[in-house]
Amino acid sequence: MSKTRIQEIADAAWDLLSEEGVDALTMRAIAARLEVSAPSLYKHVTNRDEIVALVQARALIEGADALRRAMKRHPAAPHLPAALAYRRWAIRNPAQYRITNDQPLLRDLLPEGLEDECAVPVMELAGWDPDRSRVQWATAHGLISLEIAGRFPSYADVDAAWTMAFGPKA
Amino acid sequence: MSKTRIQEIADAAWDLLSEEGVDALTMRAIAARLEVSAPSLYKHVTNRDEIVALVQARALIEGADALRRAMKRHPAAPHLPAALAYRRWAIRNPAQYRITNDQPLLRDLLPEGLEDECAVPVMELAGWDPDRSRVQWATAHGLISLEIAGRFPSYADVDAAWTMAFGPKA
DNA sequence: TAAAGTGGTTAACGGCGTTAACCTAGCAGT
DNA sequence: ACTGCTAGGTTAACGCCGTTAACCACTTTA
Repeated sequence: MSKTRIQEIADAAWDLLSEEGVDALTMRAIAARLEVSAPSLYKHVTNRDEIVALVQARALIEGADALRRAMKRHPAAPHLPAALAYRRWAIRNPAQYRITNDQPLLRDLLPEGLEDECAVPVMELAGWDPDRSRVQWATAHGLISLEIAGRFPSYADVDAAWTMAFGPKA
Repeated sequence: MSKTRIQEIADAAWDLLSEEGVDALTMRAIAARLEVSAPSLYKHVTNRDEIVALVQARALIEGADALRRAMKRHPAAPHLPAALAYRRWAIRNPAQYRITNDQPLLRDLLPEGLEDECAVPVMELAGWDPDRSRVQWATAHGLISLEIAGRFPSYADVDAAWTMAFGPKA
């Protein structure tokens, strides 16, 4: 079974974000990547937001997967490895991270239940304490967001900050 | 001494962000607010980024001021009041917060030393421990960013999360 | 075999940041 | 008092953006 056209669009958008960043995600650029004219994208998608939502969905899934894999690999003390795995995924996909987490999610266009599903590993890590899970999520998101935005000075020991936030004695 | 034109531009941009959000900050809209045509802005400013930088500078200053005032008001236990004051400022100025903190700072266009200056209160709160200050900053930023982006469910007790993160026993 | 649907095309619209070219009022210097 | 510069406006236009309209060819279906 070959890739559906909408999947090709989603992949082109994803690759464009990887290679050229947030501002390069234009309808015309996506279309060019598929060697097609921009208006023809609208035969498969109602508007640009729908493409952004496809990216957001994939980013949510990949982030949650990174968390789950790290938790499985380090069942005894999962906090720091999971946090660092999440960070690593985000730093490797900064444009996707920003498009997913630095602006409102396009909830209406996301698969039903996906958002909750992806929150599960975070809640599990926080011992199912909702306040704790929100604080830990926010800390990780804040560290990533500031790192991606270049807000830490070059001499900053960002690893040390992560260890302080999620390490054994935290 | 009356307001310089560049100050009027900065104020118009600020008000536009307050009233209509991030996407409304266009050269044409700023110009319209001053009852002037868009190209004439370029007599005072080299490009749009320079206006964004003026907004970022003011946002950095106002955020740091909010912190400092709260610290002065609660010298004994400043952490939670300072954090909540910062949150309150951000939630009241979400567009300015996002333009300043969810994308790279336009450092070249910012007043020399401003960024460091505005980091001082955070470092002071963290007892001048750089790692600790980064974690606390990130936690506050993460909570605010997620709240502004609407990522917490409506039933979430965000105050409780702030108390857990910055409260007495934290 | 005709009709309908699928997935392309080009042209165009209005909005964006920005540039070029032009104009006018006020001020400075001789 | 005239000249010329400058400060700060103007309109027209360019190339990019998302998006729509109109059209067309091929394939599937009735």
